[in-house]
Amino acid sequence: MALQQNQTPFPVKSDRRQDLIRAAYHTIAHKGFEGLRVREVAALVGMNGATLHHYFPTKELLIQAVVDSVIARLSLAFTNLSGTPAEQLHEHLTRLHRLMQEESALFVVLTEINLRAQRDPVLHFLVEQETLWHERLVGLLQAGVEQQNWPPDLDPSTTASAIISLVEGASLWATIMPSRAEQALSQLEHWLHTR
Amino acid sequence: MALQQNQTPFPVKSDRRQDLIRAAYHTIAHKGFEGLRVREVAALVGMNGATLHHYFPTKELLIQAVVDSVIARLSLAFTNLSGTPAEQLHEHLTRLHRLMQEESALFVVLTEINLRAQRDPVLHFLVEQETLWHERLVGLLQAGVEQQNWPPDLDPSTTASAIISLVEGASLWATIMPSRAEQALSQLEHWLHTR
Amino acid sequence: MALQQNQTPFPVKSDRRQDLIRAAYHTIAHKGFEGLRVREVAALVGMNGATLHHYFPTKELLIQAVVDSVIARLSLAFTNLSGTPAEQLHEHLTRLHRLMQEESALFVVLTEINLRAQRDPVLHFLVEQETLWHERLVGLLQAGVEQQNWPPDLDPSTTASAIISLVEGASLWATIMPSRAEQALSQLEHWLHTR
Amino acid sequence: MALQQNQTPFPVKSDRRQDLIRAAYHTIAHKGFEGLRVREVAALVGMNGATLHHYFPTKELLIQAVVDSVIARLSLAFTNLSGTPAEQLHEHLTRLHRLMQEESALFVVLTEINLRAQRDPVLHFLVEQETLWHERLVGLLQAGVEQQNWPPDLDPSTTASAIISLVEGASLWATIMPSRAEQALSQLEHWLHTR
DNA sequence: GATGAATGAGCGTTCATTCAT
DNA sequence: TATGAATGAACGCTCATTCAT
Repeated sequence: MALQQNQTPFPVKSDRRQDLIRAAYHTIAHKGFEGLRVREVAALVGMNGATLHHYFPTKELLIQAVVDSVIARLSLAFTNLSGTPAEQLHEHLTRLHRLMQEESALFVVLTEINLRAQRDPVLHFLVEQETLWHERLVGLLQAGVEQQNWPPDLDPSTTASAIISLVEGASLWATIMPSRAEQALSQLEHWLHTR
Repeated sequence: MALQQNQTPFPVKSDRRQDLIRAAYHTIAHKGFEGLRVREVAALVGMNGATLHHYFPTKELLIQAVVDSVIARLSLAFTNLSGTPAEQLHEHLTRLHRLMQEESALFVVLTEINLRAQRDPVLHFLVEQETLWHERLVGLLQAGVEQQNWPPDLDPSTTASAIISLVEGASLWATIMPSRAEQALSQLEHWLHTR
Repeated sequence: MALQQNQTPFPVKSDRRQDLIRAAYHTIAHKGFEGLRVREVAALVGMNGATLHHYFPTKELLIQAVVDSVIARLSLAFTNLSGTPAEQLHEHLTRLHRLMQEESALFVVLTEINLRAQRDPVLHFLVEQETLWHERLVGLLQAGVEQQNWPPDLDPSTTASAIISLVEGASLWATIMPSRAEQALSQLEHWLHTR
Repeated sequence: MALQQNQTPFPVKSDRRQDLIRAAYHTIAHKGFEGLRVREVAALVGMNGATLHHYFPTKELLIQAVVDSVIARLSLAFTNLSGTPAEQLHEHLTRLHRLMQEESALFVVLTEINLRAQRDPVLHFLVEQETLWHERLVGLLQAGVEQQNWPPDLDPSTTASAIISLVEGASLWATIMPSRAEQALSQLEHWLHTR
């Protein structure tokens, strides 16, 4: 299903804003925040540099919009999971896996954002976001242990941390060496299903 | 192996170069490549911005030096491992663990570098560096399987990819939420020692 | 005399033009020509920046209108003076005095305009306007000398110049230190009534 | 003796700073703060726009320097006055008169600064500066009354305000119509010497 | 080796103005 | 009339780099 935007039968009045966000997103993916130039983003959608400021008064606001959109895209990997805890976790990882294959840029940008979050107070909400992720995983693992999906000695918190770290680490390789990312995720699932 | 610099018994005439590398390294750790200014690096060691160019004609060269130094530091986690393959791997991870605690900045910079390596051809050697790491792990795991340190169904390549991803993913958290990084590494060891 | 606009008995269809002039006038008073932004002027009357251009195709035209309105307001200090020359001069100064108290902004803007007139050819008519003022004062003083309101050795031209300078100089202080302006005008009257 | 700068026998190491202040000063005189562009100021002394920031990190700092220099130049009209109070006042006005003839730009800039002082908190010290001027004049007039240079009914504060206003008002005309300024100052002296 | 001065290229942003609707 | 969108030109400022001293 993935994210569905503008599925309304009526055309959205010039999705210039979305165009800009998309262009900025790809630029960050390819050149990092370091290489992000508003003029270039504007040019990418055939727009004058000044006009961009009509939609995003400052560069920061544009970045914010990109961040929001990335977070929104990623949080879909969580939505509407069903089945036993183990099945839910599997589905969750599968979605991430698919996303990583289909749009590795998403994870590159995520890593850029994570790095930035360490110094930019505005991005500190990301840490909370990741804490939410951790809590969600812990919940899943705990329930799974209770339902004997996993052995009782599985430490939910520790395992959740490992999952997050491994997924984020694999992100780094999604673009440059996809097989490495794939392998890492496979092995993760293997570890998780081992009994 | 690792590269050994200045191991001569004679003191190097004012290690201004090293000072600069160190200052640049810390700046990158705190502000990313995005926030790296040669003038500021120079000021950090009480040097005029122009003088820095005597040591590093170009900003890129300074960055290169930082990268080299980071790689050198990290490769020490490999040097002189002894014992059974399992013991060697344990020792390797322990060293990484300690390094992550004692100098998390090293891993922050590593992630910055990894990200940059995706776009900067000059940094592509890093991919080879990581491939070396992977090969080394595969060798260790293979030998371990043969010596029955690990079960025969352990896939060395897949496991090596998972180890690398997890370690690099944990790097991201080393500064901002050290406990998360610790947990991830603990869980990794747990998985590896499982039989 | 003075220019009379909209003296028709019929209400002008939504005096948006006047609103804009007023808004621009106040903006100039508070921020100078330096700080005059058409968008802001438009916003002040709840109008879109582009719409302003329907009323004033160009910023210069808007400024012109403000200048005209200021001149018109000031020229009222001349209209319908009666009595002996001395009485007329007194009445003239009294009106200026009152105006300065009640609407010091008028004089701030006047000074801004005067300064601008030195470089903007379009505003050069202001010099003629001031020459008219000077002539008027000279006429009054001359008549007053003949009617022995003032001693025969009073030099009309020189005195007129002094009056103008003092009034304009006092303008500068009307807002920031009203007492100074008041004192200056009082002393001027004192000098003019001395025999 | 007017202001003596660099009267040392040794050449000052490239008076680029002074050059810039001078260029900015003249630009303000001719185009107002409104028309002040750092690039243009730099070009006026044959310098790259970026280099200007080597001397004045921000435009405001450059303006400050101009303001300081103007204040310094004007305060010379006060220095080392001698004789009776009346003679001192006469000397003071004479110096101003001469300055106005020889360098009317100084007064144009002064008026610009005065106007700006009303809104720019940084320039508020100017009001104090003018208060000092007022106090100085009051002191002179008071002493003069005591020494019977002037009649006992002369009000020092009121008269001082009138002097300041008239001088500043005349400033406005110094460039555009020098004769008007001259006449105003002459008449001022006439009023002050009347008994 | 060290520095102050200088520079070109570029950046994010502003703003009066235009134009289709 | 009114507006949102768009634009060109410019602005203050930054920064890696160069160079004479």
